Amino acid sequence: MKVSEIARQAGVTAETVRHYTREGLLTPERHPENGYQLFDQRDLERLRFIQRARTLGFGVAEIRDILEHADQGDSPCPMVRDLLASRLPQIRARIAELEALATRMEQALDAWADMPDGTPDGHSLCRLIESFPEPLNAGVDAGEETQ
Amino acid sequence: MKVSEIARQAGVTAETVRHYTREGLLTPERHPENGYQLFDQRDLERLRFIQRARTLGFGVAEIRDILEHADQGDSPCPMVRDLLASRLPQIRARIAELEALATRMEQALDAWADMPDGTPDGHSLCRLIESFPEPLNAGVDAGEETQ
DNA sequence: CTTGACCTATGGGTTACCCAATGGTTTTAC
DNA sequence: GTAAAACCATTGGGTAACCCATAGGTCAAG
Repeated sequence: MKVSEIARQAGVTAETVRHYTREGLLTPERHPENGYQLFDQRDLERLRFIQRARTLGFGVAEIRDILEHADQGDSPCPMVRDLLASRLPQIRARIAELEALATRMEQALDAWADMPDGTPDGHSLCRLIESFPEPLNAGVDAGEETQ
Repeated sequence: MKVSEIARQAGVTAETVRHYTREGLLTPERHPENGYQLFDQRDLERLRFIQRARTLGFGVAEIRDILEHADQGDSPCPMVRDLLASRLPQIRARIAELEALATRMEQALDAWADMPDGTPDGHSLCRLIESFPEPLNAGVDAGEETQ
């Protein structure tokens, strides 16, 4: 099987397959004459495994580690459990960040609904944006020190 | 004001200030003898403006456009409204993606709670991951074509 | 034997910075 | 007065997971 064939069967692009190969997740044979990458059924299973792992949020480097463990006969499962368990709260935190951002955006659009646009002058660039509070961690004035 | 002074007053790193300067968001004077960047009060206001815009989800390139409009005396406000309004659904979509990911992760951890780890063999790399469904768009077998 | 489809490798782009290295400058302290 | 500390500049590389363009070799069909 050549690169675009395995890619088609797994539903990814040939570039993605090449990428995984470059990163060491797949190790296809090489046709001795033309240098083409030759994949077999095992590579296809491996690629489908990679996809499952990607949908669970694993990164490519992590999947490489998982595969290397498995290739050495070690069970990667404990690592898999740990990675997932430690990643989950990070995802939740990222969601919370984005929720907060979306809320700020909505509040902004809401507050701007009946504000005029206004032309920039020496002090104002865009009143819409300036009407919003500064980030909390900003504005440490001379002499003050937080902590 | 030199770079680390303005950075301190705005609560960002000097690197960030240099980054914005490289990207054209800030245009400090240069000390004619030593080449140091010299910022004034206007630059500080501008930097604080940038921070507000960043917390509203604007990208650096977008903020550069906004600032350029304002610098030419045009009101950037319509652009600002449009950008925010069009970005918001993207953020919501991203949140939905991450929610789905978090749900998959939780379901996985849940389902794995009473699964043994198992050792890799010729067919299985990690049953935990393999117990999960393949992505929907994958597995287009020879002969089939979606659409 | 010539298309057109496919393959290879390399290098650059994406986002918003962070960090290291190298070397010049200023400030501070002794 | 000078040496060390602190600060400045520029350059280049790293981050995540690919995508895309380029240039050039290969293969199957007509």
